[in-house]
Order: sequence, then C-alpha cells, then structure tokens
Amino acid sequence: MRTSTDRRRGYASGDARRERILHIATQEFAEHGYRGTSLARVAERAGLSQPGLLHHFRTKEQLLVAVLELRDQRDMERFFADEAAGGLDLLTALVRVVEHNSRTPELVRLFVVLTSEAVTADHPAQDWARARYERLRAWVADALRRAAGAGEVRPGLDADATAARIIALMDGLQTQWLLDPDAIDMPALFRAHIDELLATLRPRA
Amino acid sequence: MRTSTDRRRGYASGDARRERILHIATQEFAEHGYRGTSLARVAERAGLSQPGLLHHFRTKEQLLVAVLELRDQRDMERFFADEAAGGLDLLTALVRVVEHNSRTPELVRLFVVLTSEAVTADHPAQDWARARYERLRAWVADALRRAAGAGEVRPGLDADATAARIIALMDGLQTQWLLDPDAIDMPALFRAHIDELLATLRPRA
DNA sequence: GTCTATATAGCGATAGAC
DNA sequence: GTCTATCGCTATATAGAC
Repeated sequence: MRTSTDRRRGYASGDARRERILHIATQEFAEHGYRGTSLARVAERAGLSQPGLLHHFRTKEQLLVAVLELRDQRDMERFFADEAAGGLDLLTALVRVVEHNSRTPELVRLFVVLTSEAVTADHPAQDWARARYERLRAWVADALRRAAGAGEVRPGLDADATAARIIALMDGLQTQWLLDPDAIDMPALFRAHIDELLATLRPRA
Repeated sequence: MRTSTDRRRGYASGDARRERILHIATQEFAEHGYRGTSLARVAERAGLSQPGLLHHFRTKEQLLVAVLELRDQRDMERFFADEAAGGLDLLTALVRVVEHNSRTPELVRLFVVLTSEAVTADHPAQDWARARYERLRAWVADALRRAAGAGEVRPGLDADATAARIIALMDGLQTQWLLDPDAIDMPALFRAHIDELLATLRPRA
C-alpha cells in the first residue's frame, strides 16, 4: 500500500521493497508451499521485521494473492511478447513454453505446489487454481477451434477434450520432472506428444 | 506398536484402534495435506487423546508413513486381484483404474496432495513419491515391452517415454478433475487417450 | 494403553512508540 | 514505514500417574 507521501517522494524505495518481498515470497511459497511458509522467514530474508512485512501485505493470504497475480501477469507478458500464436502454431509455442519451464524449476515448483495444495479444504488459492485451468483450457481449445475453422485440422476434433489433455500432460510431466529431473526429459516428452498430436490432427495425415 | 500383553490377549482391540486411526488419518491427510493435518484432530475423531494417538504412532511422520504403506498395499491387492494384465491389456486395465478412481475422489486427493507436497523441501513423503513414480513407470514400460516382444505393437516404440506420458496424463487429469469435477470427465478423457494410443501402437493400424 | 498436565516452539496478527 | 513487545493460539512431543 503506497501512501500519498510515498507518491510525492517518488515512492522508489517503497516499491523496490515491495518487489523484493514478492520475489522472496515467491521462492518461499515454491519451496515450502503456502502452509509451510513463514512470514517471519520471508521478512528476515527481505531485511525487515515480520510486522514490517505485514505493513506491505496485511495478511499472509494477501501476500499469496499478490505473488500469484504477479506471476500470472509476468507469464502473460512473456507469452504474448513471444508471439500471438493462433491456430496450430499455439501447440509449437507451448513446446517452447515447456522448454523455458525446464530452465526455471523454481517457478514450475511454485505452480505445482500451490495448484495441488489448492485442492485441500479451504485453501486460499482454490479460486485462483480453478480459474487458471479454465483460462488455460479455453485458450488452447479456442486455438484448436480456430485451426479447425481455417481447415488446418481434420473435422471431428473435440477441441475441449484435446485442450484438457494437453494441459494435463504438461502438469503431470512437471511433477515427475521435479521429483526426478534426471529420469524425466520433460521437454522431449512433451514435444513427442505434440508431434504425434499434430500428425493425427492434420487433414489426410 | 503391539506389546506382548496385547498379543497374548489376541490384540483385537489394539489392532482395530490402529486401523481406525489410519482410516481417519487417511481422510485428514487427503483433506488438509501433511502440513495442514493436526494430530489432535485425528485423535479426537478416532476417540482418544492426542498423546494416546502418539502411543500407536510415535511421530506424525510415522503416521504418514503408515498411511502411505497401507494405501500402496491396498492398491496392489486391488489391482492384482482384478487381473494380471500383461502386454497391451494393461492399458485397458488402467482405464478401469481411472474409472474406479473417479468413484473415490478422497483417495485421489490423498495422492495428488501428498505427491505434490512432496516436491517441497525436506518433505517426509519425498522418497515415497519418487519411488512410487519409478515403480509405476517401470510397470507400464515393462508391459509395453512385453507387448512389443509378442508382436502386439509396431516396432520403434519408446516404452519408457510412453509410460511416463501415460502416467503424467493420469496425474494431470486428476488435478483438473478434483478442482472442477463437472467440467472434467476424467475417465472419458483418459479412455480417449488410450484409444488413440492403441490405434497408433498396433502394427499396420 | 490411555490419560492429564506440561514443555517447548512456532505461528499470524495487533498495539503503540518513534 | 518500521520497529519492539506481545497477544492468543496451535502445534508436536514428553513426563508421569493410573
């Protein structure tokens, strides 16, 4: 929460501190989950006291929400800066996303941990997780439908089902990969799936 | 921990109580994860005090281990009683597993929650989760290799990669399904994947 | 085998001074 | 905006009586 005094002064230090807190909180939530993360530890690593931290984020839950919002925003920027992939190009763009993910395990861990923690009772990230999946599925399904409309795809494809399965595969591979990175070549496995999918999707393939 | 006194008396009540504790602990771990579960609540629901609970399981971690061991054992019994599926029959058997899972959401939740919680730092279920995936992958991959040896499958199949992808899909669908059961028809989506896989696998398909 | 009582520690959040 | 001090609560685990 910025005050008008901050704003008059340019609020540089306030925003920098806020950013730093969010950065560290992201790491801690990824490492220990929401329940396993302690505000005192986040505060200590950010170089302020625990009540000092709660001056910027009134509750632990608000800190989590801020972390999730920042991540969603950054991911969107990253993807749409890459390209506005319509139709089947989206699938090869997703392969690049997975390749990028394999270089940032801590962010992958954040999503895996929080998404699954969210299926427990009364978890503050529940609505976020549900909405995120809905958005992802709709996004992939729409691209498939556009591809079908453009004749890139043989008719009879169930776009929603295919979208759900692509996302499920991405997620499932992430968990196996985080637990045993040497045994699981996540990008190769995902690429193989997309390649096979494209082979069956294309008309007269 | 049974004592010799229990054993002489037939230890009926002791074992029954132990079973009851494990049953309730399974539900609690599924609902709240390991970190979110309180021994006091498990004890209360089991009808004894919290130190009374710790008489049967010396630590919270040992209670978790006992729950996981019991689940693994029950699942094995269930599957191998169903049939000893070798070769490609295993894949249709997996479809039946997913159908069964869709009728026991709480057990699915247990695995989803604990497996993902296990990717956090210093989690007591980490070794269990890693070993379980290794076992599952080897099991599916071996069946695929047997199918290839019997000529059921066209040559050139990467059994390990295919196994990892099948399991990843099962897992990813579970998460989406738990968050939004009405939007995700988990068994149908998994069956569709297996059907397509079988179509590409069979020689001259 | 189970209890009460308690040790010990950590948690999130608030009050109020500066 | 940040601090110290503290409240109120919950947690796991132990001691010792019965």
